[in-house]
Amino acid sequence: MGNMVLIIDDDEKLCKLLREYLDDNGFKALTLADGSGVMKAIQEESPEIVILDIMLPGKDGLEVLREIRRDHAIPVIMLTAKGEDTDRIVGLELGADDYLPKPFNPRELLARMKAVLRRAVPEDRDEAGKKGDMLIKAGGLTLNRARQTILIEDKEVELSSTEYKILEVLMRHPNTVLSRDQLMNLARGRDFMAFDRSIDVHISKLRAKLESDPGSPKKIKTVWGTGYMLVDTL
Amino acid sequence: MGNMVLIIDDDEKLCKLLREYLDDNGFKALTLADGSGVMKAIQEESPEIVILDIMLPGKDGLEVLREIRRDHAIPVIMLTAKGEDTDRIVGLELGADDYLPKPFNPRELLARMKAVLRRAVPEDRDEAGKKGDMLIKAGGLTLNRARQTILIEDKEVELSSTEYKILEVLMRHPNTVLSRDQLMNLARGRDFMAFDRSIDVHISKLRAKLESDPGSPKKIKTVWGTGYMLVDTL
DNA sequence: AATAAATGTAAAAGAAGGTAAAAAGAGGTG
DNA sequence: CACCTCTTTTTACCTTCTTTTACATTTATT
Repeated sequence: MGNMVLIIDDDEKLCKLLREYLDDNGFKALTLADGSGVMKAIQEESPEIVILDIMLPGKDGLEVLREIRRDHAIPVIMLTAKGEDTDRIVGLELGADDYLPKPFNPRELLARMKAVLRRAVPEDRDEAGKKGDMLIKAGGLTLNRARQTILIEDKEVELSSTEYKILEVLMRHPNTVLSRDQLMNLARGRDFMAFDRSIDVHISKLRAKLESDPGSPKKIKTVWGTGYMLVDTL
Repeated sequence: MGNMVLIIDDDEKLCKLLREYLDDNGFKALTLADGSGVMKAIQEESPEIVILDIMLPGKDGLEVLREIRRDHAIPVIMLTAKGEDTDRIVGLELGADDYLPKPFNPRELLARMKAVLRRAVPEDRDEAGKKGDMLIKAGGLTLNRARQTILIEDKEVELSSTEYKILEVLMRHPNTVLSRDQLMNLARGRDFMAFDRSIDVHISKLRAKLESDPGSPKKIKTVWGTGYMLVDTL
């Protein structure tokens, strides 16, 4: 009755290693060498989380992710080869919940799996089925999707649609630097242009609403030259 | 005395599978291979819910849905073939209560059936009401189709037909943002034009009728730049 | 330290939404 | 058909939200 993990990677040795390591740590691992049987496996085995290599023979990982996301809100961690521009990858297809550059220490993977699973309120199938979770928790904040508000120390603060969207993206990827480009794409569905400062302004307003001292923000950090990051210390 | 489900699908194997699965889960399933006998079956068997494949031999599923909707408010879940643009389908023919892309996990279907049934309450049959008719419940509201009214905390409020239609569409898809375009198409059957404000006006009137504080609406939310959403927190 | 690039944010400008009221339709009724 | 009533759409103005602008401040580089 260990939690089921679905691993998709064409590196046999890695798969074997991971299967053993995860087995020892209370997970039951199912491995696939390519993306062809993923949907079937998810349907039949209902894993709790998917570990997906970006580089795959045949259909590549992003394509597989896209397929998964059409039907499932299941947590997905992407494995990226060293050297690829991971930010870019995350930006392009941020349906993933986390990513991990290869090579990595299995312990690191396990830690991220646990982190992702902790955030993933069990997808209450009975309820909000296709729309995913109603509440997202991270960084001491609780987002209420239905009401477009945040709960911060039991106080409910109203957010505008864009503020909400940006914060949701940040909270879905805590401790991950997101570029303005990514934020603009994910929150507003349009391209970020040079000299576009609107993300900065929204961040400024968010800080005013949710930081106790907006002058030295503790929750939404600026990563100079790169973007913003929501800090989630556990 | 299990609840009766009417399944219309030409895939025999799928029908058999579903019949068995639903049987095991407290439903009694009746299956039809095409749309020809649907109206008769609804009248004679009074199922609680209909599962309807879009792709059918002869009359297609949308046509069948239209027929059903002429006489019944019975909950309907549509099955759509993989690859079709489900959003589009939902947008075009939103008389359905939910849709599910094939292939699907029977468990997922069951979950959605339960979710839809939770929103549907059997209509008071004291009056010569046709069987199979349901009231829709969501967001603390109960729609009465036969009387074109809404029950809000035991008070019955009258709605104009457009108000009713818009609210019905919103309530059939709670916690889903619907664009003005969709609302206009579904409620009035015509295209939404730029600078058209009539949906906004109807929403405003609905809020005046059903929100305790129309100034800060809790039930019908505006999603800026996108559309409106009925909030249903359970 | 000086310079250039990036970020913070107030305030102006622009775009979208709320709603009262006028105008335009759609049925009834005599 | 003229008249009245009820509904829907359009108009007009106001409010709210987003983006742009402008300038101050911070950070990195030389």
